[in-house]
Amino acid sequence: MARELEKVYEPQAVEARIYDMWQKGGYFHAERDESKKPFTIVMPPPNVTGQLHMGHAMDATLQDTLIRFKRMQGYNALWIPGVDHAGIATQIKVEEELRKEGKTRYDLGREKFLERVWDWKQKYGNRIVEQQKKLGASCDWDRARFTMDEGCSKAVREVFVSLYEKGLIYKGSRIINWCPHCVTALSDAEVEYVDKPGHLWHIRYPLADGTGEVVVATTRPETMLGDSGVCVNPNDGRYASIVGKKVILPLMNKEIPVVADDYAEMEFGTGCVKMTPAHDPNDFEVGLRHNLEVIRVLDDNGKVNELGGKYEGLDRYEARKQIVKDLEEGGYLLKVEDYSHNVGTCYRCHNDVEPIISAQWFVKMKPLAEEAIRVVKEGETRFVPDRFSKTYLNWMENVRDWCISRQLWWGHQIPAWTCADCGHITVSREDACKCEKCGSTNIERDPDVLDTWFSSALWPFETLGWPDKNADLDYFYPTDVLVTGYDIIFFWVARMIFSGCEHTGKTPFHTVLIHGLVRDDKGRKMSKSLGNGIDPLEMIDKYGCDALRMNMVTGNSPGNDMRFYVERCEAMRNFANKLWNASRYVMMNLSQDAVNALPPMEKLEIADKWVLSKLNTLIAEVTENLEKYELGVAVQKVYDFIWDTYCDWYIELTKARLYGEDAERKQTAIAVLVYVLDQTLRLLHPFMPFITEEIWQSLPHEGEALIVAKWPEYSEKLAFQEEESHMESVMNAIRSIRNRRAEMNVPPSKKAALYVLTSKPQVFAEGEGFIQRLAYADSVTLLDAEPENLNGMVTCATSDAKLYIPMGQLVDIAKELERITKELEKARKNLQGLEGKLSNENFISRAPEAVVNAERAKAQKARDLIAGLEQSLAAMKAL
RNA sequence: GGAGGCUUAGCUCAGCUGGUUAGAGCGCAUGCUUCACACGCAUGAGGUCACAGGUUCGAGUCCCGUAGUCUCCACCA
Repeated sequence: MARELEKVYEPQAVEARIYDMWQKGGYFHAERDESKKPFTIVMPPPNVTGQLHMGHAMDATLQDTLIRFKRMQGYNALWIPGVDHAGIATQIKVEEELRKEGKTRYDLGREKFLERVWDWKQKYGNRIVEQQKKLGASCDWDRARFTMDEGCSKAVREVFVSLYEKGLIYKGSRIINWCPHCVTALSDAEVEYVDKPGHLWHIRYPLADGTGEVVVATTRPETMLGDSGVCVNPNDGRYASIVGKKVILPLMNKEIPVVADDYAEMEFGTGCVKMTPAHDPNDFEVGLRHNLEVIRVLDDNGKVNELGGKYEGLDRYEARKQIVKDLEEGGYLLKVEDYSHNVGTCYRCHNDVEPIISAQWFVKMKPLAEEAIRVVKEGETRFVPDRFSKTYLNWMENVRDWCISRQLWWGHQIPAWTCADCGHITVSREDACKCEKCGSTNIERDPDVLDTWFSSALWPFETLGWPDKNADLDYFYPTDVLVTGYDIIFFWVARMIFSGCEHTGKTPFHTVLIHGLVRDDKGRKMSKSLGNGIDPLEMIDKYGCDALRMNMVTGNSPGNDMRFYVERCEAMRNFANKLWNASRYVMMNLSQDAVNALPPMEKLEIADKWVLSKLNTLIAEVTENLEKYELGVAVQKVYDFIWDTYCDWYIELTKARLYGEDAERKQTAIAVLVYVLDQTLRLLHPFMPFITEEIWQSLPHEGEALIVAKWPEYSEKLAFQEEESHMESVMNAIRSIRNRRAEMNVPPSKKAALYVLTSKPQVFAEGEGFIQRLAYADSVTLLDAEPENLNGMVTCATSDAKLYIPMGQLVDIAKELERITKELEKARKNLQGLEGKLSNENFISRAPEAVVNAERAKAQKARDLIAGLEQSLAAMKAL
């Protein structure tokens, strides 16, 4: 081989070139092909505003690993990428930019503002895509989509209208979660509850007839401005006499009724609750039952409105202060308690969310949930790990109507037009120009846009051309696996499932592979505010993409969080380097005309058969692990095979042949080295795509690229059980000798003779060269019997051999005796356990035969070992 | 209030359908200018698998309980 390879692998030099090669080769692109089975993944679209973080790196690594595996297996693998318009997040970014110019979105007006956002998207929308490429993502970029592109917009419109027509979308006034900072409604899923210390204010509400008072408690005193009643439990004797009477609302000086409703719990506080139907969901319900007035006292920005009397214009928190002060001065404040409670906050800006009555659009969830529950219950869609199906079902079974309208400008505008003349709402697939009821042209489009997740929910089928009937959709849909973090099961996965069921009649994927969060080294969430985030791109620069990817999958199991350790990137970089050098070694020994093919069976030697057999097992196991989404287990096995089996043993075992005289034996060894390396590169490729491709390209190979090379398959012909066990016998002897020498501090340069007494002389005869080379023996002699003189002799025993090394002065007989005695004890204890098991009738009769036989074999080995040790001990003692 | 996870070597974690001498990475100790690699090689120390029961011939693995810890959902004014 012509190429001189660097001693140290430099990923930076390789990755861009290889990625480019893949793209030029068109390997990421999938076209319909009825002769192949499709395997489809849709990528969770990152936000246009996004900057690649560890979560993306995790997500992308898992998906890319699966898609590469399937591609090599011969599937028509399609990974559809795309970007999400991310309503609130993007709008906020652009508004921030405007603020620097001293402007607000209102200064520009809707149209100009949207132009501005599109410009922004044009400018930054590609950044995250470029970053994903650095991760080695083998997505079909030709099919990249944007949630606001023409096709997606059409899909969204179709879904909205058809749900409306089915009566599954409606507009209504309800208590919704309102973010005064983002100035929009939010869905229940978008509210994060945080435990915050607060107070419980106890307030006196005097009876209007002057006969007394009731005391109510609240955590939000400012809402009292909108109180329209007081509620007590109908069974509460304390208050029976005042039900139906009126109380005077302090500060507002108005009379409000006392009503009886089960909602009030007798045991809590005074048993008396103030009712603010416009600002509390429970109060709203009670209000409906008792016909209480709904008085909304906060405006969209969280300020007290004109119904709040003298507090008008105050921000909700200033109003709270002022009201508490006034209550105190007026003698209405009975007491203040410290009280910790859960406060809803906006998942985008983290400001407190205000429950507010507001006219919004909703999706009626109950009918849609039914099928979404069925497909998971019946296993048509399976969560990995399974426990997340419980999370999902629990949510779906208790789901409430989904508030989908947002008071933003950036997003899919709701296709509904309200008639100014008759009030009718026209909902239409085409832009309406007149009222469908009265024909008036005096209609106005609803200014609101849809929740971003409304369009994400359609992702698996809108990206394949839905709602248009087309062959791609038929072929690639339903998709196969969805990979995402557990944090967006409700936001996204649940909604995709019911949307898929409803609009395509099929659940959108058969498997949902859930991963955890990437945390920092102390187990904290990575966040901007903590400043503890680690930039994946920085890791790639420093250690290479392959190392980062390995970090994401090794030692990690589905659904569990992981801590990110830079040290592990380093370890994986070292692994890449190890592989690099092993390959370099193989290539240095290649002749010009080398081909990648297994030599004829009869030329294979024991070490070759051993490694091929090990490889064979590896192939079977890794394939199975990957099929079962056990990526962490799979990669660990490949790692161990490469480092331990291939590098530490097989390469060493072949050195004698490579540096020896026999050209034919040398060629066989090289051929096997190349073959095994090639197969191993294939197994590793889904995890470490760059270095494997780079090496593979330098090896003799058939086909254009490793990325599209065939996935290895188990072969009965390459299962050499006997050779495997023979090789292990020799290896055990080598390990044992090394151990003894290390204990005695004998340097490798000091060679020694070796005498072997074994029940398998032919095995050790065959392994003589290995023992010489790897156990520092300058000669190996097979014995028929125990040596006569053990003076100056070190012994070690394995289950099928006793090894004697003359070490002369270095040997301390007393110490040797002690060591052998100890080993003997250990072996006897081991045997005792085994014999106990084997003498157990129940074990023999009930355990599977294979298990029993394995135990018998173990016991036999233990007996052999003990016999050997006993002999040695006796001989030593005789000295 | 409901649901779920985690508890395995000094640290961070694997361990699939019960049968291994319980593993890896990092760390630690000792030795090594061994002709691919010190981002390395060899050897080693270190674990009553949280605790207490049960099922089983056999439990780190399955079941019940306890403790600690984390998360999600719901929510009490």
